[in-house]
Amino acid sequence: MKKEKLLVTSALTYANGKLHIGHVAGSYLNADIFVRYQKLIENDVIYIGGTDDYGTPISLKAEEEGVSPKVIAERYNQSMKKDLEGINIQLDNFSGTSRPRHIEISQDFFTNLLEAGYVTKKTLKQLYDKKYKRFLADRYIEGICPHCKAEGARGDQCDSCGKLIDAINLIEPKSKISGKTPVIKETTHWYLNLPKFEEELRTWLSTKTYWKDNVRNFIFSWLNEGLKERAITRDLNWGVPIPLENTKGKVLYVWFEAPIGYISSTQEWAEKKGKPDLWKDYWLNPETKLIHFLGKDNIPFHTIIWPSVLMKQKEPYILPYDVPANEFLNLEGQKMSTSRNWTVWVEDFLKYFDGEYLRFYLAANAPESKDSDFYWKDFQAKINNELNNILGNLANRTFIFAKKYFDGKISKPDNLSEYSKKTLKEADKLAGYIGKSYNNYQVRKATRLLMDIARSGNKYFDETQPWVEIKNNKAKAEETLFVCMELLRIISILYSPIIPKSMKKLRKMMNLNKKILWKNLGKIPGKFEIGKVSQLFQKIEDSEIKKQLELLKATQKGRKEMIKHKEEIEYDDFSKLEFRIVKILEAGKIEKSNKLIKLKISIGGEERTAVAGISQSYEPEGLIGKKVAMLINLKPRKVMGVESQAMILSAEDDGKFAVLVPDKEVKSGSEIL
RNA sequence: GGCGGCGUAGCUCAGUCGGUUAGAGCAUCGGAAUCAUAAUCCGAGUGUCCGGGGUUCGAGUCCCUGCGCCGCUACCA
Repeated sequence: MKKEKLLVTSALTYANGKLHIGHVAGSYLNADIFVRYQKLIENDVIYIGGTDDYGTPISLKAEEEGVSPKVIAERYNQSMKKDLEGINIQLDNFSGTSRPRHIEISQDFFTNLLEAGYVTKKTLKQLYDKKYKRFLADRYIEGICPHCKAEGARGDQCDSCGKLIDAINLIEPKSKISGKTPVIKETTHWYLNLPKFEEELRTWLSTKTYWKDNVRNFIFSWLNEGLKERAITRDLNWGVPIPLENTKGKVLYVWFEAPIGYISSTQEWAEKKGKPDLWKDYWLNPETKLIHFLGKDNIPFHTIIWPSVLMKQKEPYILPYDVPANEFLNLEGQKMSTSRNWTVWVEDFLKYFDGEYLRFYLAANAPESKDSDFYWKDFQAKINNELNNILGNLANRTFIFAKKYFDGKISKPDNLSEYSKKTLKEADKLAGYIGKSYNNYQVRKATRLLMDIARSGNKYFDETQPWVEIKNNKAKAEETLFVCMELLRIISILYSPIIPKSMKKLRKMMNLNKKILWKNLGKIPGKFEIGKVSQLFQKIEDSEIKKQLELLKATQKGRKEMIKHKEEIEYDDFSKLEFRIVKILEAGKIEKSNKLIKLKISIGGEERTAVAGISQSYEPEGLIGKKVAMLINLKPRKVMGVESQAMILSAEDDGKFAVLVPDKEVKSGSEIL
């Protein structure tokens, strides 16, 4: 069979934190398993990754710590590299986008697109915050709508009349960061002309019928909404500077430049190997299959924008062959969140458990076609019931028996019984399915099928009863052991992409020293000789799981939230606000809205209508009759067609609302001072 | 509300092109066995395949519709 050439990548990870199980489940483990399988079948494959060093969160963190962003990026780059090694994810190269090589090639990419006429320069007027010395993104600006004169219009759109606004046309604009009036400054940005790519993209994408459904759905909904020009530069200090004269402070936008990191990381790899041009053998070779592993949030960038960028380079870069995207991994039934510390850091996991266990569990439970969950109890069950009881015990009972009665030496019998033949044949059939599963990114399935082989071994052992045969027909007992060892030998090959370290250990016990290759599956040895044996896996105690759950809860309670305070105000500012206790007379959902409730309230004798965005925490009926706190002299505003003449006061906690009610009975209309 | 996804056993899920009596693991109950990490093996199941309608000789699967849940998005004055 002809060797294939493959270039596999895992999505670049933001270098603003440590590696967690979401990264592993999303794009590292599945890529690593795929790559290891490709190596088993002797394809030429390299596996490339790295960190995305330019995210805004990184500059913010650097500011907080008073260091340069480069320090942060390099710190987490190293930390991730170490954690990946800790769970045996074997990348051929792990680079970072703030390294010089990457900067250079990103600039080339930009220049090529510009010269080919796919990048448009536009000068526009933007609002600039003098205090913070930066241009303001639309959502950081507020002002009066030039169309309907409503206050509180955002920089991009007026919520009152729904019209789109250019931020510089706002009347009396205010910066939301400093509260000051920004100045108008001219700035220049470069836009990628995506509409110009649309036809070419459609033609190319229409050949990708073999892509996963979730990926195709995503792309076509994007295409059908219509592609728009997108700015590929920003006014920032931390990023890849654009390679033009007099453009200080302009950098490439991360989504443009980050995927180029795959190329710069490959170059870095080639250089380390001492063959600086070797990268071209992959990136510029039409025979190479380029496969990007990533999470679903990254689909549009890798299937629309990135191919567009690649198409118009001077060198004939290959385009992605496949983009197997995973869905998300949740933790204990809740969405993971690094800011809430609701995740499991790989570094912490490795303090308590073997990395192989994480690989096994995440493989068995991978979010391939829909979101899946990491449950600690389920983790324990899978490790104990499957890895230990089924597989570990099969190896252990076979080895101990062989040691005890045969001094560890088991020869192949001259004739195998029908049952033995059938058992081996079944395993061989499963091996074929497993190979296919690996090749189709179906890690869950591969894991399940593998367990089936181990199960069949236990069944075979039980039914052939070697502990009985050893007394009256020693050869029969030896046959059983031979077949079980052969199953273990096959398993040691088949399982090596998922739990490589354990399978290596297994092979060592069996004195199997040949290189692990798929083609050796069918080569049944004439005899087995067991070396020193020990248990393959250890069980996880209830107490260990309890501890993990407690740790998880503790990080929730112990977490200190940094509250960012607003600007100090004068008493006069406060005294302008009129808060009163009002009684809710009627409440009902607003049609077509998800969060809004329409309220009829009485302030003393006066009745008004108000809109409140709290329907995720309150049923309208439950509000009727309540006396609540409201701000009543805010300028009325139409929301979803209803005029709101007061604003309810409520405390927000993680998306849930609690309305404020007085501690004692007071009459409606009472002023709050 | 718009777009997308999901709904199958107590739990986690598989179910190919529409094809017999809807499957696996875990958990539960009963049994066998004693080589083994009390591990293993056999057996027993339980199902309104979310509801309703349609297409079809035949629907978990395709179409329409209703409900529920999740993600993105708009609406939190």
